[in-house]
Amino acid sequence: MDKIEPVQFPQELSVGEVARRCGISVSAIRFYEAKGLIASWRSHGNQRRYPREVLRRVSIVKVAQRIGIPLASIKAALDALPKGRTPTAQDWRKLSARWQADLDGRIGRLTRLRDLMTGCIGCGCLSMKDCPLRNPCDELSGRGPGPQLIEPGRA
Amino acid sequence: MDKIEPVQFPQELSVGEVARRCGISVSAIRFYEAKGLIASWRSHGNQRRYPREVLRRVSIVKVAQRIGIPLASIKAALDALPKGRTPTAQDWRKLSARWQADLDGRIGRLTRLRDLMTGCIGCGCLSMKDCPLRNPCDELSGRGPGPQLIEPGRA
DNA sequence: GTAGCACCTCAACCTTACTTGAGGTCAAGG
DNA sequence: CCTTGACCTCAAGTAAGGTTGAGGTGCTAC
Repeated sequence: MDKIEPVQFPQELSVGEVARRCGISVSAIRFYEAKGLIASWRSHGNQRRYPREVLRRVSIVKVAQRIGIPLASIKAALDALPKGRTPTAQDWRKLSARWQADLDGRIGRLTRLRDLMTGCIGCGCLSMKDCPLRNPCDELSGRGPGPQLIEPGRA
Repeated sequence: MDKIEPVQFPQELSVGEVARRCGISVSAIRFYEAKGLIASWRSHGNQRRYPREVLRRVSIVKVAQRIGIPLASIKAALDALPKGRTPTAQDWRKLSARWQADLDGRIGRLTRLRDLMTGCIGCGCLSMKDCPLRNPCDELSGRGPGPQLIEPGRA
């Protein structure tokens, strides 16, 4: 088991390898594990060992995050899979369909907002009673306290 | 509760009035003031008094927030106005045009993501080397411990 | 003259998604 | 033997955008 240690496809990965191959930090990996998004067993020396499937799992997490799904919801979705298994291509189709609806919602809300703004550039009003921009009844307004999802947006 | 307001248009507003009329909490108003987004003077009894223009200003803040602009950037944009004045309709046109670009960018990113997902539902892959979803290079995420080149095999 | 309300300050707390640091273990290499 | 590097744990810190609470003031009303 020493000489034949497969360079290309090790069966189990250390936390550092997962981090490098997923492009995220070691602390983030440990954080995900603490949150129950991924799981590992331990090596003889008490080090984390991950199955190769963790790479797919982390990928799914990252994609969902880009969509704007909070980690807790991602965990819930993953947990809802049969036997808590690592998603197969099939599962991924279901998950992605579900999250795509979320994404569509977000895009829709932002698009409506853009349209409102386009209409409002002409009027420049923000008038109390006239301006639809002012009236957040359009929905969207925050879900409770705490930070809203902030994308890499700067100005 | 139905205290008879001094005529229709009080020239100055208390913090509670601003909160009620903007549909946000008193603590949020104070928070915005602490952050320098709005300003007030004090009444004889040390209570905050706001000019009527604060309503427009808060509206602008809320719209910008819906777009996804962080408060610090909103403050910067407002501060950049001549004399730090409360935005006129003219100013608002400029601000909104600027923020609309942000909004467009955000919508564009999400839309690209959606398209990628649509393509990926068919493939169900998330495959290491094939899947564009996995490679966040699409996004301008060069920040932090960003994504690194993923190579199958030894890196 | 005291209740009640709106207001005041300041500090601490909340959530999300992590990062950072202190202090310790383990295996390999010179 | 000693260092180096990767790993470990647990606590605390960070950022944004506020909220909550304690303790106190001021005005109006009954």
